[in-house]
Amino acid sequence: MKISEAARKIKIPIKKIRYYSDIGLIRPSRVNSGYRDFTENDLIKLQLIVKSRSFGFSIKECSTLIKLFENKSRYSKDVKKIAALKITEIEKKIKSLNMLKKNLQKISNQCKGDDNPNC
Amino acid sequence: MKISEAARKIKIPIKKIRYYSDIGLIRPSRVNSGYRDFTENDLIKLQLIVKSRSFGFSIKECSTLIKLFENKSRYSKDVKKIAALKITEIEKKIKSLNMLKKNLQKISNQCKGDDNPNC
DNA sequence: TATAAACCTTCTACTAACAGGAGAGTCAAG
DNA sequence: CTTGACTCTCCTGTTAGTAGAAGGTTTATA
Repeated sequence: MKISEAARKIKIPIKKIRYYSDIGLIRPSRVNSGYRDFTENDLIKLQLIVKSRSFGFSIKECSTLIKLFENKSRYSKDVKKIAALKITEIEKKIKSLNMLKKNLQKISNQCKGDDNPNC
Repeated sequence: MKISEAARKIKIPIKKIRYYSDIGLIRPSRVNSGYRDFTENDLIKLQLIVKSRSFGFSIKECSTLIKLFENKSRYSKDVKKIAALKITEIEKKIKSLNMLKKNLQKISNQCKGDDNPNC
């Protein structure tokens, strides 16, 4: 399929796909005209990249993950280790966000919400 | 205090502090020599920036948050409005982070954590 | 079959949020 | 007064893209 169909299916901008293609993260084949030709496998890889990026993995880490995916030599314990690390990171973020929220609510409650400047 | 002390206290690189200073997010005063001179209040602001950034807020959003914490907004109702907006934003972030966490845990649970490649 | 719309290509240039290093000025100790 | 650590600004580099231009390709339709 062409790039626009791939983009529509994965729900990311075409430019992003071209970028991933440019840096060699994915390597879709080309038809005679030079147009990229995406297979289902390419879509799976794209999906993997998009998800990994949303988890906070860098492009480099995505590249590793893809290689693991391709090589089939991905070891269960490696994946688990990386996931565990990311989970603690996320937990920290959630905690801090909750604190910030509390602080904001405190400030907001101190505001009367009127036209006075003493807030 | 000088920049290196500030950096040590907040635990961020000096370069990052200079950058925030360059773009006017913080405005430490200067001594005669041109060296930046950080007050405790500057440190508090820095801390706020660092935390907000780690939550995924952009520099622009950090700027808004700082203004909020500085109570520089004129009217009580404006502050309340901005605070409410930020709170919903934060809630969204917490939600999506919780989802990420769940996904990661699901992936992790599917992994046996051994030397097998079927993860 | 012509042609226009819609699609695709590469290329350059721009962005955010920094990091690294050069070259020069400043401060504190010996 | 010199040495070394610290600071300054300025400039380039990086990451992960986004935007737009100039031009080639495909497809729908008149």
